[in-house]
Amino acid sequence: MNNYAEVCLKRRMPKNLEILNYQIPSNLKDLKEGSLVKIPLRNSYIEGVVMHKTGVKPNHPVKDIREILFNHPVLSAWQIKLAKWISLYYKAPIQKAVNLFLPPKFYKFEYEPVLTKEILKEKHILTEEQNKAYQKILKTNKISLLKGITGSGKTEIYLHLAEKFIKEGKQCILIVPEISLTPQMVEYFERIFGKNVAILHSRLTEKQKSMEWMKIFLNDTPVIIGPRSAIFAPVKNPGLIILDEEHEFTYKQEQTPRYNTVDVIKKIFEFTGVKVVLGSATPSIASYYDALKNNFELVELNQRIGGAMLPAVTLVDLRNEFEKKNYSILSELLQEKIKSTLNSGKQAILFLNKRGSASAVVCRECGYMEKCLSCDMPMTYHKIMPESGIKKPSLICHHCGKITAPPLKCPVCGGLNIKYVGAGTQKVEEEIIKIFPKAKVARADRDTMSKRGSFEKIYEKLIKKEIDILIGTQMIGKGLHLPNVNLVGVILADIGLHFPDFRSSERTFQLLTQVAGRAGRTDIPGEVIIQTYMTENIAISLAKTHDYDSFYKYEIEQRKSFNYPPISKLIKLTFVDPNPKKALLQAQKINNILKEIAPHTYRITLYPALIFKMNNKYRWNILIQGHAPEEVIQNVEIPENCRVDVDPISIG
DNA sequence: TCCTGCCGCGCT
DNA sequence: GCGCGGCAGGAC
Repeated sequence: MNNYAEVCLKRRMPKNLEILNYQIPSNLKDLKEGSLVKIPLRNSYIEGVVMHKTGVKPNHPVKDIREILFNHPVLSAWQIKLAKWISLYYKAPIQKAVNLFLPPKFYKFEYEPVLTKEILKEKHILTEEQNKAYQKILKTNKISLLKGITGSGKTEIYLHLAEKFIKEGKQCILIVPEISLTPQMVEYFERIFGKNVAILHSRLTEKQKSMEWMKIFLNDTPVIIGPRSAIFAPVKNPGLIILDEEHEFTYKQEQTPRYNTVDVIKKIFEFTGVKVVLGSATPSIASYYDALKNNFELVELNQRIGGAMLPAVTLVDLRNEFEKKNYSILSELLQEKIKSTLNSGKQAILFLNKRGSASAVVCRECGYMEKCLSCDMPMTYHKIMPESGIKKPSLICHHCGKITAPPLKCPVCGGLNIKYVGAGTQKVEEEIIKIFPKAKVARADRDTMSKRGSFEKIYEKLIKKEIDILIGTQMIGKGLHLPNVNLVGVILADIGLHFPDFRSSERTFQLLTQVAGRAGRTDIPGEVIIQTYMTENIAISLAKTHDYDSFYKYEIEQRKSFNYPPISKLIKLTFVDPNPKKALLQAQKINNILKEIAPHTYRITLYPALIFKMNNKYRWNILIQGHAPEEVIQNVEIPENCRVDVDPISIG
């Protein structure tokens, strides 16, 4: 009989001791795999999860399991499988993979169910287009990619799907990029499903997180809305998983286990056959590639609800402004439009993309940007780094590591106004206050939004018209429905493109398209002004016409010619050490080994990390690029201070 | 990773 | 004689 259990300990343990063997005493014979148990370790008792039952007696003495902590296993069979896959694929300790599914602390209490039988209240009727999409999603036995332009009513489809599965007694998980940025989504679901909705926030305290987990676990809450970690909620009977804004980069976890939510969901689909919908107005290049290869069912919504128009987008060429001797951050056109918006009692959103504060080199006269010839990446300006042999200010390619001298004049037009773009964009607020002293101005970015609920406050103020001009970073580009916003201005669309990464074009296109979608969502068509030095750039010019398909066609060709995902796969190794020479030496050693063993179809590059010095530690990257990079590193001994990132979201 | 046990030092 | 800090080694 299966008298022995492999138990994954909840407490942090060294490598190879994360899973320990215990004997199942006769009074606990009905123990199931996935159960939470109390087990002896040394001279105390700790918690663990039974990963496997076996009849094979270990060849060393084992202790008895002391107690089973809940009637029902805390991990079902597919969740155990998923934890093992995450650990293996993302090279993470099994313990950390298992802990994704567990609360910080277990509370033993009888929870009072709050489920109401009449869960369904007023609900809109689907339009013909929405209904077609809904039916298609129900019919397919593949994952659906719901590609719907901004304002086409994806949420309505989510609600109808959720209703259907709840009526069948199944549970639904809705994943959003960040709860605080999607107050309306939560509102819709709560209005319809009332107390049957559990809302998980990433900002809950440990105790709050644990209590929410316990509620879902004991109560089988039908609807769970949360950030990426909600995918690990303790659902016993999942029927539907919706990933909203599937293109968002926040769906990649940036700590071990460095999982990608989309890929985790693909695995859940494989293991359980659960209905999956990935929704976006601007799908990731990877997901659209999957859809065109027929791995996903492509479901499209091309009409805005109520026949609203997509806003007209105007590009402002900042090179002309420079010529006109307008040295302000705001172009003449944008200033004019803000003025008329304020005069008509409407609101304006000014968007500044702070990401990529790395300094790229741009000519203010002709817009030329210095790029690495072999990688097509922007060269990044660095001050002296004596620790790593860079004794003069230099341009570095953060992909292949090539170093060049910064140009004194523009190699294209000969202009002397070379600018290191990146810092100082916070000036926008000051400048706005200077030009429009009477306007009520608010700012929304990481600095002003750190407090809990601060985003909701700004949202409320906008609705109550207590704000005339909102200045913010990408966080205001998310799915807000703001009926009174008439004008959206993008201060400098290029900043994202200066970020040395193969996804910077994708990111910029998505951002601009999403932000543009904020304007004019009612009967009055809104207006969007995009300021740029690169009017001819594909990501910018195609965002102007909301032309996703053309952008995809262009971008996938780029990926093909430089062998980037989704054509290839990447693994990024980051070597971290307080001693810059040691970090580099270790990286070089592994780099040499990899170059020796990898087939010639792989590209292996060594380069300084974009943020080279962080927390007084120096960082070097190795990028392995090819068909199956995990096979290349399979038998390579990775040192302790090297972090492995499978399918990294950026290469920096 | 973290607990425990052991050793040595310093103070009483 | 004892208390504590530092360090090494093992955990089912």
